[in-house]
Amino acid sequence: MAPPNLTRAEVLFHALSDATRLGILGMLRDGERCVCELQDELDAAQSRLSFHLRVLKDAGLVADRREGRWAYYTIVPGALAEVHDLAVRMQPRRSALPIHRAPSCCR
Amino acid sequence: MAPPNLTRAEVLFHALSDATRLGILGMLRDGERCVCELQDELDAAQSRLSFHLRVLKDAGLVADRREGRWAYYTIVPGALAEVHDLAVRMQPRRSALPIHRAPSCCR
DNA sequence: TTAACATATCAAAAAAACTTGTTACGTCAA
DNA sequence: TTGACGTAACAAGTTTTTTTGATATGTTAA
Repeated sequence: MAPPNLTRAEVLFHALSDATRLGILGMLRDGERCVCELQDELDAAQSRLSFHLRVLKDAGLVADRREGRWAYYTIVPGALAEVHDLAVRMQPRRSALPIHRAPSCCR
Repeated sequence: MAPPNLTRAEVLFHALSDATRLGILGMLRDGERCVCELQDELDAAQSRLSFHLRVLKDAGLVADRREGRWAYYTIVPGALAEVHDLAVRMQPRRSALPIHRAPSCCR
């Protein structure tokens, strides 16, 4: 199939662009949680949660750990650091013209 | 109308989750650009660009300035600072348990 | 064993986002 | 004035994401 070829930035920002996923990350700030806890607190169907956890995991924002029949999820701090860096690198360059450039722009 | 009720984080991250929009922001890092320049360089139909510029503008990530029949767009540095801050605030709390919590979690 | 359970996965339906082509609007040059 | 131009907005069609309701898999308690 044709190349989806998504950039890291696209993947990360997309993973962060959904309320359920932000809710999950919010809970994980306090440490590890198993899926059922997230389910209870976020009031989301199991299947839905599983889907969003996968998006987060595929983006590298969370990691999971299996213990018996439970799955525990945690935040991957490095991924958030990446997001942080992306935001910094998107800032205008120091050399950027502050305003107005002659409208020689078009033709 | 019914409440879209999106959080700031959702809006910002969604605006950043698309290749065309990241391309636009990439160009704007060097300073103001008019739509036609973006169009040429990003090789996107005018209508498409207009759509993405609106998403960025609605998210507060860019601002526009009208001059005659041209529209110039610039990055709003403050919005990227917000993104930056969001990433920082999503990091696990210092008090977060590093690993393992008894599976008292479910019933 | 067997049955209940936690979670993942899949398929179908629903919703949202994006693209494309078209039209509308303001501006400017002739 | 008028006509070409730059841009925004809209509508229809397409693609992508998300939700929902199964079903599948591995695990543990009985």
